[in-house]
Amino acid sequence: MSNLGLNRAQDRKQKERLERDELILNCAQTLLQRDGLHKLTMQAVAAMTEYSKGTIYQHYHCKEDLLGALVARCGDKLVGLLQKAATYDGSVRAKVALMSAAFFYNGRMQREVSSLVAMVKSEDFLQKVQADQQTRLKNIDNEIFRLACTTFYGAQGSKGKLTTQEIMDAAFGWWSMSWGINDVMNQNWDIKRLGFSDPMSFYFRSLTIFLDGLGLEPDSQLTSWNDVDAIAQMLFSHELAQCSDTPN
Amino acid sequence: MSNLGLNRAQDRKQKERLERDELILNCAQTLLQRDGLHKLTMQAVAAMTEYSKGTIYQHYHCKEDLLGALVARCGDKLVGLLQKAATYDGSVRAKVALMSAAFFYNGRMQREVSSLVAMVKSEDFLQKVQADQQTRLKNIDNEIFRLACTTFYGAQGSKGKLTTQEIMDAAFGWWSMSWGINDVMNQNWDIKRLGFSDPMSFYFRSLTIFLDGLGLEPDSQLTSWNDVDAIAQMLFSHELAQCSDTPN
DNA sequence: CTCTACATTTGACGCCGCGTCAAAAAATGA
DNA sequence: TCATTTTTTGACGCGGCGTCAAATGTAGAG
Repeated sequence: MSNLGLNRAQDRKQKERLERDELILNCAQTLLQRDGLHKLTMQAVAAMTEYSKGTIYQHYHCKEDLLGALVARCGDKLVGLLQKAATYDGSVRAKVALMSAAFFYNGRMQREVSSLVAMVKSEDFLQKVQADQQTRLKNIDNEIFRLACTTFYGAQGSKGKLTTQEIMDAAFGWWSMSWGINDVMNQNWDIKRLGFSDPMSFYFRSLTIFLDGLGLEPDSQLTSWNDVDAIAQMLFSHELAQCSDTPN
Repeated sequence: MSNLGLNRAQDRKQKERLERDELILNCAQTLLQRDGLHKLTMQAVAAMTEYSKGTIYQHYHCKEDLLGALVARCGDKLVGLLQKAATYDGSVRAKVALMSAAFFYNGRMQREVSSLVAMVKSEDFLQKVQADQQTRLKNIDNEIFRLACTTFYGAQGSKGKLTTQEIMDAAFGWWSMSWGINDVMNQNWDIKRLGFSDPMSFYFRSLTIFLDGLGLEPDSQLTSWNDVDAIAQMLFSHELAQCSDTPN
């Protein structure tokens, strides 16, 4: 009885702790996106959460740890979107296009966090974050690559089903391509001056070129980015709604 | 006469200033690569150059400015390699493969600097660097894209020469792909666990898939990464020699 | 060679942000 | 109600960034 009460109390504490983890991350992300990295101080996060600095440090051992958690959460969200896309009921081309859209939308919803990924993954930075965060970050890559392989598995190329080698090549190529496009699109690359009035279409067409190279059968339903975008906005409507960020 | 002497003195000063610009960047890069970003302090840079902090600040107005210059220089080096690759006397496939190799080698030679690119390009960061550095950084993107377009211009696709639209799509796709591969390969992505014992080959094959998609005629001389690598090491031997970094 | 005027370099200092920890406050339980 | 344990707090120490008055160096004129 008293034991049960103890457990219940501990459960509640546990839950409160997890909720506060989230609260801190939310505040940090808001500050990051609103004022930029250099204004993101532990003090500011503490003020916004209405806790004191000491309490923040009970959750994240240092600033790097906090940023690592932010990036990890962003990665988890990406994986969530990718999973939705990968299980979409349609052609391989459709799935892959939607997965690319997942990259794009995730990067767009969390521009500032995305731009920290490379920094967080540097060896120097990584050794300051908690060990469990490190494995979390690594699992994200694993999961993305696994999803890509799964998606290409069983796909019909020009000479029958893709071989294991081809599947991995395709997954690797798609992965790096999506990542790069993410950078090019969402970071401060000066793409507008380069004549990309409609960069998403470039996005779609380069992907098409790649999938053509694999010999994937065409999908007559999806002939432009608009087609993909329409589906993506339906599929990701829940996640997109959560983000009040105004696109420019 | 005295006017001439004055000019000569000023020229000398100018030259010394530029030399010191370089010295500072070299020291900063050495510290960055050896000890990581968090150990890269202005004081440490000053100590290494054997000047005082104040003098460093005469060259770079703040730490961001210094890092911006580092990234810009890294970008310039990349453009240099890309230009060499773009003027290589061979098929379009060969040129493109070598240009991709340029990305790869540049990233590899300057891993730590490369991992700062996204951060430096963030709006928040960018507004702290000198205006002329900003335009320098933007011109790098312009130049890379221009080189890519030039390389694809006149290439023979499956249905005759590539159209202007196809050229730009190809350039965009290649660009984002190379950038992404650069990230995937050179940053701390956990690729080794994913079964890429030989990641460069994946690199080459995904590029091949993309170029196949464009319908480019094959190059019988270049059938594996080894072929590309051999040429790249010749072509970039000068730049590669300058970098004493031991590959792992 | 000396003196003056101008240019350059220096490093002590102020400020701010990170991370700590002893003390205060709150929760628990008897 | 009070003792014990847990949690929160924010003042403080430290170190890095960037400044600026003073020191040092340089160049030309007399």
